[in-house]
Amino acid sequence: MGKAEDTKARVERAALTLFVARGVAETTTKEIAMAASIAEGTIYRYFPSKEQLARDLFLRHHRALAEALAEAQRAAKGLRAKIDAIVRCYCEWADRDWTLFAYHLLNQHSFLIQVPDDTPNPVTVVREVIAQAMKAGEIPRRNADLAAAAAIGVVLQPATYKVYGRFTGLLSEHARFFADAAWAVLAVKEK
Amino acid sequence: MGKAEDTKARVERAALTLFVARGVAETTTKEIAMAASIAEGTIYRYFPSKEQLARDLFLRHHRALAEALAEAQRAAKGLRAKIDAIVRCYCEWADRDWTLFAYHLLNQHSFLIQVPDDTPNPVTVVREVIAQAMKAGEIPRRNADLAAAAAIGVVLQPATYKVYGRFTGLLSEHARFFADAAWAVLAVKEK
DNA sequence: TGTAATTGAGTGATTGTTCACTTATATTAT
DNA sequence: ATAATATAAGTGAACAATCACTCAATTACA
Repeated sequence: MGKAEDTKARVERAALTLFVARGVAETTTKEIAMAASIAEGTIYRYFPSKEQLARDLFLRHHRALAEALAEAQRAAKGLRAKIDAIVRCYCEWADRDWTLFAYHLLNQHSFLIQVPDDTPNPVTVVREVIAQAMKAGEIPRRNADLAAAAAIGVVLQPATYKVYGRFTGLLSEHARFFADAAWAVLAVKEK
Repeated sequence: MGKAEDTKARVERAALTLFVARGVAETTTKEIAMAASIAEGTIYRYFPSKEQLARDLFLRHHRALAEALAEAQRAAKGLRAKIDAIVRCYCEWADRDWTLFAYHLLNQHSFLIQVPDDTPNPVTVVREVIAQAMKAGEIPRRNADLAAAAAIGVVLQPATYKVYGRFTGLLSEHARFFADAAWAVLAVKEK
């Protein structure tokens, strides 16, 4: 890694850690600089603004996650296998870089509005898999957005509580349960 | 309602609406005052600071929701009935004052840390119900925090997506599905 | 020696909060 | 009833602190 690249990476990592710990608005550029062991002005060699830095961080992860999930899903055949693959991929992604993951999780509402419609989207990937399975008769037909949201919640809520410090250990350790539970949600029959 | 109480209520409602629309940090006291049709200084007759105003709003709702859920749960016998009661109570609570509900949902991470341990807590209510049911053999035994989180996610994630504008209509319309899905999650068998 | 990288004091705009003062409402005295 | 007085509510300009961002000067390095 070149020196410049190294500095840029240090800025990103410092910002990320502080953003998660104290929130984006509550983190100052001075703090970021201190945490990265550089001067405040150096941030602006690599990022045009604090906001853009925050957005870049979010969008890059958002896209990469969506693509990873799409790839994992594509390799599996049948809904049950696709759920397993998606859940496992998601958990591993979270465990690999927990700070980045937490940042993405806690700041969806700030950035999700600004995401261009054509960018890969983790939720859309899941929604499409579910809509397909409904069409194929693998699970009961119902509002696909609703079903996707409920199934996603089975994984996201435990992840959120882990961010809050309610859990310890890796998310992957529970991947089996998450997949079983998500499947159970989708298989719920209309009465 | 006295004049003072009316003014205080107007400040709270204005703040709430702006906090949800633009975020707490991004909302200025000037904007709150304008939206409430009062002078900026008047805010400080009723609240010591903007932060305290935000915290008050959150905590009051947090406690009230927890107590409502505890009460709803108490009246029902057996896990299945308790889930129905909790989910229904939660959905109605959300539909009754959606702005307040959205505020609570979107700002958990900011305030949950500052909540005193002895205050009624919506999550704890659910967790206790589930732990009891495990003890009684109504559902398989597993980590109660994990099971609670997953079950809660089934409702919270759709609610979150409704805040983002992905859904329209009342949350209560889906209460039946949420309850069925939460039950299905809790009933998942160890393999 | 010349280019790229870094520094950090300085800047201007923003924002939460204060406070001296005005206006409205309630209470008491005549 | 009416005036006099006291209290409560409301105002908005002014203040002090903060913060994102700039830039002239300095350092690293090839």
